[in-house]
Amino acid sequence: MTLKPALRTLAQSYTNQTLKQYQLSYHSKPLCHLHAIAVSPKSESFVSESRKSVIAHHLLDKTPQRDLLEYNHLLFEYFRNDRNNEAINLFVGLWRSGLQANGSILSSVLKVCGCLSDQVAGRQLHCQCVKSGCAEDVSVGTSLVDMYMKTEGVRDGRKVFDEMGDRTVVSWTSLIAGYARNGLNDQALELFSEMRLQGNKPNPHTFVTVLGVLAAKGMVEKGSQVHTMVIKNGFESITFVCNSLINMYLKSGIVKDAKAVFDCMPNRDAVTWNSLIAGYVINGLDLEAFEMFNQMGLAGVKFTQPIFVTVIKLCANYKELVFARQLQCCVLKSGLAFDRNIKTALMVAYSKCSEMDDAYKIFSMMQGFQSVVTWTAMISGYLQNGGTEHAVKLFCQMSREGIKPNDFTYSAILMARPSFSIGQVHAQVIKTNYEKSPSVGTSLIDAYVKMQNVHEAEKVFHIIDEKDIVAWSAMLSGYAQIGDTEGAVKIYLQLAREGVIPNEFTLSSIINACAAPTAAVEQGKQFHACSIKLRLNNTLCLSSALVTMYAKRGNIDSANEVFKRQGERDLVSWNSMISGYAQHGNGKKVLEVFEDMRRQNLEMDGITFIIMISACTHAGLVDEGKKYFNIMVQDYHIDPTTEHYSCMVDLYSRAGNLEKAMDIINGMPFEAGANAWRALLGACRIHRNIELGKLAAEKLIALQPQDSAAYVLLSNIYATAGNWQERAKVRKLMDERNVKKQPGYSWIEVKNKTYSFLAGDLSHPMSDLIYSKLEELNNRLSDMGYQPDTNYVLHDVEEEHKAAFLSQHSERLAIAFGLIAKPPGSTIQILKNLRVCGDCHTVIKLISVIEARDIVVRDSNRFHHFKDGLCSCGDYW
DNA sequence: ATAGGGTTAG
Repeated sequence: MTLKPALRTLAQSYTNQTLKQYQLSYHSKPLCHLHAIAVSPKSESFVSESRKSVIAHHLLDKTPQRDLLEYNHLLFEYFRNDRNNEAINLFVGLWRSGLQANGSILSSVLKVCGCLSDQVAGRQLHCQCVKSGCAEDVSVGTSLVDMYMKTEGVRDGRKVFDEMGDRTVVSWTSLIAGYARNGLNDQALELFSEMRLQGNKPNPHTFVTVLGVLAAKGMVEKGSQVHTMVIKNGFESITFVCNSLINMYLKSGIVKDAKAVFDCMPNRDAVTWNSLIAGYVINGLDLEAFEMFNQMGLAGVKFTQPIFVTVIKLCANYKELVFARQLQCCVLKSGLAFDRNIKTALMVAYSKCSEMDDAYKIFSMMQGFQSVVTWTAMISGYLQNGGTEHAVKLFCQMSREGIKPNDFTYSAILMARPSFSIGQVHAQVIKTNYEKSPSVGTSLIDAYVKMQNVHEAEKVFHIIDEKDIVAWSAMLSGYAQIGDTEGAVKIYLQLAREGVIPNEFTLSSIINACAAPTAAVEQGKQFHACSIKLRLNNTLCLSSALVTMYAKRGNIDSANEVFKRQGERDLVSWNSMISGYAQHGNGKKVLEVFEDMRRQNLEMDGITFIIMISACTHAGLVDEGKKYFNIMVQDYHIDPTTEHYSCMVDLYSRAGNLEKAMDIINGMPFEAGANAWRALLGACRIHRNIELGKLAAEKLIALQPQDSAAYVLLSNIYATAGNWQERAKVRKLMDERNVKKQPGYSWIEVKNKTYSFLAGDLSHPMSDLIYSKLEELNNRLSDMGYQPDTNYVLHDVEEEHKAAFLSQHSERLAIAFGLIAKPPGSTIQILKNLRVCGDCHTVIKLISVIEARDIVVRDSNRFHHFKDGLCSCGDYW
């Protein structure tokens, strides 16, 4: 029964008064129309739902005796329009009236029970069917199968099916569909074969069901076979069959075939377009999806709810604010303005575009109809836009209104640190039984890692029930962040053993872990190989991670190889490459890459300029550094942050222009942070400015009382000036505050084994040889006229001893060992956790001449390539 | 319809 526009007028003008008139002539046409209104789908909202139910009740209660046919008709209409509860009520009415339900009625009610997942009612009906003898009826049998399959009664459904004397295609299809909806895809496919073996011809619905199974399993080959069958059976022009074909091809990644089906269709409906658009999105063809949406509009097809949801989500991903607003207008015109899913999607889109007022407007208009989903959407919207306070307020308000947070809410709210303590949220998570949820667990892992508490993160990780790839990746990234290569590799091996397939995020984390100074170079290469095998090496995030890994592990050429091979690059790729060259002190290449970016009009960000300015700092190019700061502000309209000002302080400080550095500190629009003072302090030590050094140290110590660097630098300043009294005071302060100086370590890798050295270390089995090698070197150094620069010794001892202290710095021990253990002529690679001291820097330059060796030292800041008595850092570091 | 993991700097 379709509703004609004229009927709308009737419905709108309908009053109880008019109903009374119609009641008099029950069999007259208008009353049939009222039936139609009462059972009409909810989307046809020109009559309100409450009014429809008034009409329905009226019809039920006040109309004279009805016969089975009428009941049957009304029941079917209710069922068809998803009005299951009304259908049940009607059936109860029938039962009360003493009429004996026939097969068709029982069949309809069984279908309703299936939809309501009410097996208990279904079983009672089953008994009634048996008693009344209807169970023999094919349509009743089929409905019984359907009911059991929809109410978790797979076995019972199968039993009914097996015992059916007569079966139709519909019976077969119901069973196949039942298996499919219970995730038993293999059984569904088996049954499909069996059905055909027994000579049953599938109908269009059978094909739809089977294609759905094949789509879920991504079985394209079988899928195209079924496509052939569809054609043989002459169903290739049926719209809903084609829709399933399109869906199957797109879910299996065969975009071309899906488009071919689409192009050949004589009639397309909204589902067709939706399948294509949503399928394009699944396959990452976002722009094509936008284009098809456009064409759908041109084709004059009415947009439906799922289409809007899909396209609005696309807008969210692309921050397409203008388009999102246009879509909101379309939604209004389409009469879908009350749809909660669309509204939520719009809220998210506005949040992603940082239009929080618009998002909140939609949210507040939903008052009374909000659910945990809409609350969570709003809360995470604020969190992603830095509105932590709003988010926290909403979270509390939500609890006050009696809406319980779910796993989505908890994983979102864990970003609201430190407004919520992790401990509190963690406790709530445990109480509400969400601790096993992968998404909540992953957020907890991340939160603990960011607090440097990897131990707690590990505990959370072990509790997660079914660890998905995101959870594994989060744990890996935790180890990467603390530089624990071994821990990361262990986790990677574990996930590989469990058959989990890594994605680009997983691999970029493990590669990042291999960029740690202590990792063996070979390890990173192995994971590079893994990523090639998985064909992920060209993904954006992974190739950036590779560039960084190779650069940090000393292999700038491999880093450049990866960079050159990239088919697609983003800002991060370029930044990674520039920063690699900057760390290696290759100023020429830094400029080259930067100019490349500029010529191509590529986007640059604050990080690009931090790299550029600090590259200038290390090359002693003060004017150039200043130039880049100006380019950033004037040409690229990037607001300088505290970090940029700190870089400028560093630029002037290292060049010895301490006054200018102080000018920057005094002139910047923020309070100077720890980095600025630390830069100034370091320069004060080199340029021996005690007064300014004292000031910088005091500021730095006030900002970071537990950071040993400030104390050590200050004590170095006093030591350089020979002021041992003041120096002792600093040491005492460190003891009082329990601040520990970070010991200096150096590492060298020989034959895939890493050896570590402390200053004055005697633990190496070859110590004797190492120290005699050092002595030999020292003799040759004095022959060359080298004088130790004892300013770098921190103890109050005789000059002679000071020299001894210097010659036993950890990097020298490592180099001596390298000279002994590595074949002549090979490059010696050293890692150091602290900065190289000035004296060692001089000595290593000389050693590179004496021993005719290339020596590469990676200290806490950068690379030093020593060759022929020179260093790549140009003595700025 | 809502959520969690990754790559760049000092």
